[in-house]
Amino acid sequence: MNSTEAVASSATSKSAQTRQRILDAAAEVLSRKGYAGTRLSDVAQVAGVQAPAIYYYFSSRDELVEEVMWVGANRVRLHLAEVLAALPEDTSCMDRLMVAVDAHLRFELQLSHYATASIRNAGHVPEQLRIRPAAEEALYSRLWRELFAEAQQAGEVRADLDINMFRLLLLGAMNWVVEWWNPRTRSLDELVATAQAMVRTGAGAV
Amino acid sequence: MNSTEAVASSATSKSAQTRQRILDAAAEVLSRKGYAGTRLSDVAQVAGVQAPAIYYYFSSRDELVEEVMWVGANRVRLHLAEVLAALPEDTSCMDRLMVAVDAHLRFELQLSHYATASIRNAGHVPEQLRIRPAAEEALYSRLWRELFAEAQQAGEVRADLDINMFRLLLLGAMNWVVEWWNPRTRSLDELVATAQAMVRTGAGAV
DNA sequence: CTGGGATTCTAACCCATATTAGATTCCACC
DNA sequence: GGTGGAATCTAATATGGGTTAGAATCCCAG
Repeated sequence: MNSTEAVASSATSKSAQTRQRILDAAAEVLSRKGYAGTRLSDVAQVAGVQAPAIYYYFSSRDELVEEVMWVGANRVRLHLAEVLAALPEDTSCMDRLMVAVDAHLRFELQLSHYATASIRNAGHVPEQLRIRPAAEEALYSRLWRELFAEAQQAGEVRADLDINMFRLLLLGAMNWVVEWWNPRTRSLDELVATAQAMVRTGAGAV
Repeated sequence: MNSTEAVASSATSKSAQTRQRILDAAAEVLSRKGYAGTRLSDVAQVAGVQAPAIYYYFSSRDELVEEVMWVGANRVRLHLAEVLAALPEDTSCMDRLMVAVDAHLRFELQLSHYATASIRNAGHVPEQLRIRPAAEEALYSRLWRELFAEAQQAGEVRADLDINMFRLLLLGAMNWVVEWWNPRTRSLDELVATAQAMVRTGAGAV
């Protein structure tokens, strides 16, 4: 095995898998219990290791938390970018917004504890842990700003609407869902449809 | 001074004032730093006492936090109820909703650190601290449910809209504002107007 | 004044949890 | 099958911050 192969295979080596298990466990616990309620012992238990083993992969609890937050913000952004890129060229601006709402909600509620952890704890972790995740969130915001700006320029969003504030309110509505969502009692399709209605007939030109 | 007077004046006695200062300080720090970031020493400093003095009025940090959360939820509810009760009898359902949006946002952003503390930390404090505040929040939710239900019955909200989900999304949008609001760079009037637009032309019948 | 409860302080304590030390096990390769 | 580094464990340590003890101070009633 040469060094190139070593690097390539390292992604699935036992070591890398353990690191991944720990990171996944941290994301799950953080999304469920929040920053204040997350013990390293909880994370270790979910990951199936003893707490000190975490220090073989992360230099501190905060570094672990920071990485979860960054991965969460990063994945949400990449997911949305991917979904938007896959749309036909002639998709209308409003339809793009609808797809974005759909993608954001389904990703945060179904696909990623990282996203949930990132959203719930963004405002609750120490300042220094927010720097790298905040950069990702800024890029994510830019995607949404562009969607709204283009929709407004195309006349598909009312010209007199403050799209910056509307965007912040909409993302807030969708982010807050993690605080009350219960997959057993609510339909995700219904949620997506309602959120889309909030935008379409809320921001759409008559 | 008889005992009745003693009780009456106790509300403004030095002792009661100190207790109030501590509670106010806790609300302020909690709203700014969140549950995880709130040290008793921070609260004490803001209140102008030493940390152990807090224990003369509250039996533990968690009891102090719980009281802040309850007061926050309680005040928001009473404020909205009051504002709604003051409206003319013939106010339309949609106008009542607009007033409610206005009241919620202005109260949480201008009038009450308690409200902000309550909103930001509801999902981040230990389970046992949520019981009493949750009861208040349930009553608050009921106010909003009634507003939406009446508006839908009156035909001022589209019949096919899932008003429960819409309400949760709307309250989420407004609650999340505390995560990004900066009074120096944004206009509160503009915010209120945008949130109202989100409801009116979003949920309103055409 | 002054005595005594109310209030607040200083100094200590404790305890949960993050972190480190050092021993041990695992495992790929010779 | 031995050997050396990687990975993980057990046991101990460190420390921030909530909490308690007991002394000091305040302040009003008599």
